[in-house]
Amino acid sequence: MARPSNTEERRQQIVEGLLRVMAERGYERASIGEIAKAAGLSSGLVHYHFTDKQEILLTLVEQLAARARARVKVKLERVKGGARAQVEAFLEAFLATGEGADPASVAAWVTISAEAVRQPEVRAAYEKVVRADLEHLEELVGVVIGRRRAKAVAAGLFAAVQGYFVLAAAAPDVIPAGSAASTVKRMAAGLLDMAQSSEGA
Amino acid sequence: MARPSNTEERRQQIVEGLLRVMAERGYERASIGEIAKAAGLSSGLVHYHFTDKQEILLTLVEQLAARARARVKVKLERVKGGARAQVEAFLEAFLATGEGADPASVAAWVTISAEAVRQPEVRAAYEKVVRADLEHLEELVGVVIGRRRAKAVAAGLFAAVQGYFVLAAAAPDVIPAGSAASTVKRMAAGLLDMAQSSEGA
Amino acid sequence: MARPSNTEERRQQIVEGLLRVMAERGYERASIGEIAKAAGLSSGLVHYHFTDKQEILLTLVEQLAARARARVKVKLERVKGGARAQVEAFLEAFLATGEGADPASVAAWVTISAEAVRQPEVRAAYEKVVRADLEHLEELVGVVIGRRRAKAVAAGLFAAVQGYFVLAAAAPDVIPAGSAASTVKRMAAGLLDMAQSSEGA
Amino acid sequence: MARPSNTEERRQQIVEGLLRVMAERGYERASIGEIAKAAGLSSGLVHYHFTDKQEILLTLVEQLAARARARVKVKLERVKGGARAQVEAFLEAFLATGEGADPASVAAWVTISAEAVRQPEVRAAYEKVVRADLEHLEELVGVVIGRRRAKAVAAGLFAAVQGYFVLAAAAPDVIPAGSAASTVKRMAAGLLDMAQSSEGA
DNA sequence: TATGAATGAGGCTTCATTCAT
DNA sequence: CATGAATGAAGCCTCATTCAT
Repeated sequence: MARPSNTEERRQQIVEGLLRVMAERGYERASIGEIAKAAGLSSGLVHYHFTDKQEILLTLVEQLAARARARVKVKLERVKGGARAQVEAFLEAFLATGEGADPASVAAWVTISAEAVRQPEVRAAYEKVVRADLEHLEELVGVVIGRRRAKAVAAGLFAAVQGYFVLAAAAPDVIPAGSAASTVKRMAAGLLDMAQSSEGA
Repeated sequence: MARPSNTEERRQQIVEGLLRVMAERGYERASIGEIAKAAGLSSGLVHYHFTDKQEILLTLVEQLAARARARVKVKLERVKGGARAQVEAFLEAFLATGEGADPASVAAWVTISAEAVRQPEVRAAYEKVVRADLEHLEELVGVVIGRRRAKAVAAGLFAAVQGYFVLAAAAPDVIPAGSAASTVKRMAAGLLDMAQSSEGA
Repeated sequence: MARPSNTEERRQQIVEGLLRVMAERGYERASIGEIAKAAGLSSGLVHYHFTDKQEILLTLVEQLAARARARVKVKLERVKGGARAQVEAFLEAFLATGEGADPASVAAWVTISAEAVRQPEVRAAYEKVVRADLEHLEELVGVVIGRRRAKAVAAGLFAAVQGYFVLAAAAPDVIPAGSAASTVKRMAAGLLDMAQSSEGA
Repeated sequence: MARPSNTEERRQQIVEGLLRVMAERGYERASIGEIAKAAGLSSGLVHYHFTDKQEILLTLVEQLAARARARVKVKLERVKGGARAQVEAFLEAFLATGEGADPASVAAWVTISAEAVRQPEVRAAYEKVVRADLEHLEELVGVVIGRRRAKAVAAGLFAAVQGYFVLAAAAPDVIPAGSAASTVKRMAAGLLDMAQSSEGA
């Protein structure tokens, strides 16, 4: 009898709307009205499906993280080769094809990082995602060079990835096109070699 | 006959006010009122010394860049050692002492990156600073491994630095404390070694 | 399901509000707050229905012009008599009944003229209205004295009308009450006679 | 010993500044700062020589009136011919050379009319000027057609002049260039003829 | 579920005016 | 007389949020 719920579909539309608007206006200037328009909905409906703007942002954080995890999963499944190849696959999942996912998502992610600096809830969500990704990378690195040294190496590689995101979004003209993935992989190779050769120390 | 101009002093106060407020509120939420309060001035006076809010931000970008350049200069002057040591000194200038300069400046810089994503004027200023820093690093790297390979290597190291800034500001608990400078220096060593050993190729 | 749109009604209220406030404060000093109050609405709602203050003014220009056109139409329909009587009817439509429409509208129109001096959009709207009215009058005058001479005569009569508006609004005590319509009609008679008697020239 | 007062000179500069700024920004938007800049002075000095903005405006009204009176005087002194020629000379003094004085003054005068609609002090000054001019014209007209009929005729001709001012400032493209003076003189001729021919009535 | 009108707070900016020098 | 820094009050506009329908 009752109309079938389309809540999930609507929420999805709205989150996509935020992604699109945020990519070109930032979070603060992404008004509910704009988000609604981008989603093809009325502004009132946005508040029907989300309590407030921040909740949309938090949902977006989750979705971007989920998409990244999915890309990583696919890449890892396809890997032929040992532990080092897996580390490379992980990094590629973030940086391959241009400089990672689509430009809008990268821009949104950079914006989210900046919001995480001050909004506690955003920070918590951001931190959770970063922690998970980092632990995953750490695990892969750990197989090559051992747990002890993995933490710093993983953090360094992850930082490089995040840094490329920022530069790709904010100053795309100053970084050599298409060099991100290969350079980070080279960084990984160097760090892993170094750690292995000093293994006995 | 006239009151001596204190414009520069006032502008400085205001820029500092923005830095402080922005570090804990972000740019959009750093209202002129808050900035004025942080600077100990009236809000009207802010607009007497700056055309608009963005002009304060652009001035801050310049100042942060100038401070960074100064730190680099000092570090480079103190370097004993060859070209590799200079690359390390450059990286240290950005990352040493905690995770580079003071936390407020790092947070502000991350915020600026995010603003650069959409505000053309901010992007121009940001890009100019990044380009200059990057070219400097490239030059130092070039001495070790030659111009041709220097571009990608410098970009990678610079990205790592920027990434550490983001993580330090937005998710400080997930990166191993104090590992940034040493890890990036290790990255540099690896990349430089690799480039040198393949020199004949 | 949705609330029925009352936008047009609201816009009308707001335009009336501007008319009333502008008549006693002028345009610049007619704040959105005052306009809203005069319209019995909240100030936020004013900006919900109009992009900005100027759009309200432009809408008012249209409305005042439409009302004038309507008065002219009625007068012309009632005219018994030839072409000269039509010219007189046109002039009466603007000046009869006191010094034209209601005092508030006259005051508003004078204010609009002054705004037209500097605001390009207002000038465009004002010019369009004046041009249309003037062409209409020119046509009527043309029937009596021919196209060639009609332009200057129509402009002169129209200027007289506008001048009476200004004096009625800004210095009502210095012009003889109720003389406007009859004097302008006399001017018309004189100009038309003169043009006709020199016809062969 | 004391520095010779340059108050009058300064006041003059300031009034000219207002004239210039008002011509292109209107009265409300003619800020003290802009006026000062146009006058080549500091904004503080403006308030040293005038209590407030309105006082500058009132002074400007006086000056514009004085200049008009001077032009009228010159024209009348040069007149060869009778009373009718004097009426024409008066009208020419206002409208000759383009559409009266310089465009900036005309624009300023139109602005002043609009301000006179609501600011009592401005209205008083405006009215005083208009009354004086009108009485002068009335006197000249009276010589031709007698006191009784002069009032309305003078008012009509004066209204035409004011109307041409408005149109010249706000919609210059819609009135035939250079036709103002001759048309108004024709209006005068017509009105005077009519009044004389009905003299016995 | 859905719409879009409505509210009211808050932000940026302008500006007349004052005042220390 | 003169400067220009300083203040504080408005004003326009944006926007998250609420709510009647």
